[in-house]
Amino acid sequence: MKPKSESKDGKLAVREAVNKFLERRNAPGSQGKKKLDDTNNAQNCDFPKRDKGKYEKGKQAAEGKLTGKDLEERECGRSAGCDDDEMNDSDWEDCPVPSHDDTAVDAYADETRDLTIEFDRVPETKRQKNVYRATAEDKERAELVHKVHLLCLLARGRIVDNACNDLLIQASLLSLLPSYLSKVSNLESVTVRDIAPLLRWVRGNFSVRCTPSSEKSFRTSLAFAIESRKGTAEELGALVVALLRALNLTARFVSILDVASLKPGADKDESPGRNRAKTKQSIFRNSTLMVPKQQTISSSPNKSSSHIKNKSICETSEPQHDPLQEKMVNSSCEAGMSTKSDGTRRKGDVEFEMQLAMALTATADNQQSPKVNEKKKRREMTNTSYGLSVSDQVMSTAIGSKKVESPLCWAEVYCSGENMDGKWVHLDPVNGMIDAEQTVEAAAAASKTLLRYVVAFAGGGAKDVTRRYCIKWHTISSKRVSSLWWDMVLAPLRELESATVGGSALSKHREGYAPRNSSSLNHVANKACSSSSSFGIRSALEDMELATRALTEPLPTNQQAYKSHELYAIEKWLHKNQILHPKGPVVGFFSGHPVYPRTCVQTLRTKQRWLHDGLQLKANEVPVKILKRNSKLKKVKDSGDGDKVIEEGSQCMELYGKWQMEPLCLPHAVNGIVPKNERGQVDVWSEKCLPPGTVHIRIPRIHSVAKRFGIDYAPAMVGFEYRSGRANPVYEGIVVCTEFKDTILEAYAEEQEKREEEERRRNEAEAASRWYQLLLSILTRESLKNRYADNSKEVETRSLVAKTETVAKAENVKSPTKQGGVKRGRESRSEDESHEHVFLDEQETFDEETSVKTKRCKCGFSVQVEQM
DNA sequence: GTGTTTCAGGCAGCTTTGACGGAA
DNA sequence: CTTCCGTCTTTGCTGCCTGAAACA
Repeated sequence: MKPKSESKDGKLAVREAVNKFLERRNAPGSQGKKKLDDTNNAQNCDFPKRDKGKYEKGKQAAEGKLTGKDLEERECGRSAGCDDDEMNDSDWEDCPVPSHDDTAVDAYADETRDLTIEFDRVPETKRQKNVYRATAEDKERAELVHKVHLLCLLARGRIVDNACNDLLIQASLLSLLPSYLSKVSNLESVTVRDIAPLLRWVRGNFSVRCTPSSEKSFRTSLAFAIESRKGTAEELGALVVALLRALNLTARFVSILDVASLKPGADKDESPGRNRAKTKQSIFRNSTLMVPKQQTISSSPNKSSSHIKNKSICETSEPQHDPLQEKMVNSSCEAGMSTKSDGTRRKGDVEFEMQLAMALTATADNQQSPKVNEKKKRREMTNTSYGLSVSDQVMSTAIGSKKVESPLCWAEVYCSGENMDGKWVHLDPVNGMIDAEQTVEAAAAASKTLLRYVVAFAGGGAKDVTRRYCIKWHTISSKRVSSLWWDMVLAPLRELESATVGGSALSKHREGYAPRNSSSLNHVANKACSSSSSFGIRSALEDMELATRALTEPLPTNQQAYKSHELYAIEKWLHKNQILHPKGPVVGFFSGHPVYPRTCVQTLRTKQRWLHDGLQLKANEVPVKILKRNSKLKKVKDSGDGDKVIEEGSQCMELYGKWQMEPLCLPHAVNGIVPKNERGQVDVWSEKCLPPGTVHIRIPRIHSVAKRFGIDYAPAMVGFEYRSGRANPVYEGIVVCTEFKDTILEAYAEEQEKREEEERRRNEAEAASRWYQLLLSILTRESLKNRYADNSKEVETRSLVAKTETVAKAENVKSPTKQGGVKRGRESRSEDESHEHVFLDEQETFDEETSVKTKRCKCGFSVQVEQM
């Protein structure tokens, strides 16, 4: 908004004051919108259009608090005069403003600053929430943060995965593992039943710690976790992966990448941490905290008990040297009972005792005879139920009781004995779940964690396996980053992942790394690296499985989901420019609406718009849809032209589908003549839009070259720019016949060279001229100084200097005298930048005896400058 | 109490082919 | 005289998003 005239400073001040007032009034959290309506004083004020709208609303809410500050501004508005009703947005009009206005206002404001006037009712506008609307910039920023966060989490996953390949970690785990459990590595085809005992063992021997060990490498943390038999969920997940890999099984570390929201402001409500806390509060308000926040999950609904470990309690003491004792102590701490002596036994206490028993049993297992182990093994095998939690009563207490909390990481192991070709099996050590991938989504949903990205890490690579765990894909698809970018990021990682072999890292390191007392390690290393070729097939099979899941998503159970569903659509939610073609097959019904595959939805465009894609309308095709266009602009224009165009004809948009189009067939360039459109130009939306035999040269001012050579050309219109309330075509370069391309480019290069040469010559001439003028003025000054050096004639000298300046000005040389007297060249140089460039290539010599500095420039001129 | 649907309001973004005057 | 270049001025419709209310 620009004022018509800004002749009076006072007017500007008033305008600023009023605008400030409005800004403050409309600012979020301000006390409603107070009416600035002293119509008696209303004169002429201008409000921005939107402010005006808000202002109108504010009128209805005249109640509220007026502070002294407001009064100050109100007074300001009064003195300026404000017309609150019929203000013309575009017009500024003059109004008298006293010169003392500002000071008067300030003085008055000082007096009233602390004055508060209270109204009875709360302003209505206060009740209206400030609707946050993200700007394009906000969205862009949020997307960047989202992407960076994703990359960081990917990197983290790779670190964890790398640590799982660590030889020492694997060997340490193997050394702890009872021998009967390590036999799984000898099995030809592994099934879920074979894996379950391993999980039970892990759960029996390791417990969850709340706080991650800070400032350590993940490998060190993992080693520490083995030592202390206690780790974070992430560490436990990694330990399981390491153990499985040590047993020559193919395993991956899987993690939910719980990234910052893709949409700005969404994290306010979506903050995972906050939500989790909130969920916990609401769901487990009465529970005893037993398992730390981030690691707890309901592994199996029928077994959930509500014991939550207090975070402060679960902070553990230093690990003990005696493993058994250590286990006991740690277990005691886990259950929060180590210091309890009140004698009351709570449910958690019972669990603790069970946990302790389990821990002792697990340790004892290592020393038991093979016969006993065999018995035990068999018992465990039979206890394990397929697809359910492996936890029996004892095991459920080892890590902790379960409740609904988001799972964040787990393991996947490839079971070659499952299905026909084998399958990846979900393995959650924290909750003791195996092959229960279908429960992950529900658990995540219960704790309001979005399953946006579930990524499996192996061999330094990563693979998106979200499809396996997320059944309601439509709920997360809009919350994921563009698949183009995501696929691009994952492409190299996927290759690494699919090429990897579970124990390859081990075999890679085996030769150069042989730790002492590590028979377990050698055992593992010998079995590592069975076949790598099977992994390509395995990966392909998994891809197929995931793709199948993507195509067989169940129909959503709410209408809104069909709006932007990737697979299904209902006619009701189609956009204006969309149509079902072909209209079928119907894949189901929702609330009486037939559901069609999304592939049937075709986007329609105008003929012109299809041209952008290098497509043209086939012959005899009629528009599939005709949309009415209420273009005021067009109406005015049409009526202005005098002819009364039939409204329908001129204001309808004829839309066509892609199936009605064929590749653009433009006339071929003949005899060096470029085929042009009705405007004498070529619309270059893309390379496809170029007539055959022509080429687009995107160089500024190239047309002058073509013209000089008499070569036929057409301006290349590359798009539109919206300025001055209308679309303006944007031209970039020209379109010429291919045969002239080289000629034109050569000529352009020559011309460019000439232009540069000309420019250089002009600069030199300019420099010489300025040097000449400078020297002339210096000489004049020197001669004047010699002649009128006498102080008594100072006045006369001044007048002469003034005359010299006049002459210098007339010669386009700025006066070097600003502080009276004649200045030396050095000073004039620093003061007058217009002269500076002539010294650029100078050589400077200094005579110490005479204190005279001589400057010589390339043009051959030299100047003597006395030192001050 | 929770989830879904509908509706209204507001904003972002797409729309898409001069006229004129001064300088070179 | 012609050509080039910069400036003028700042739309209006549509779809998407959001919150609120009604409803199941």
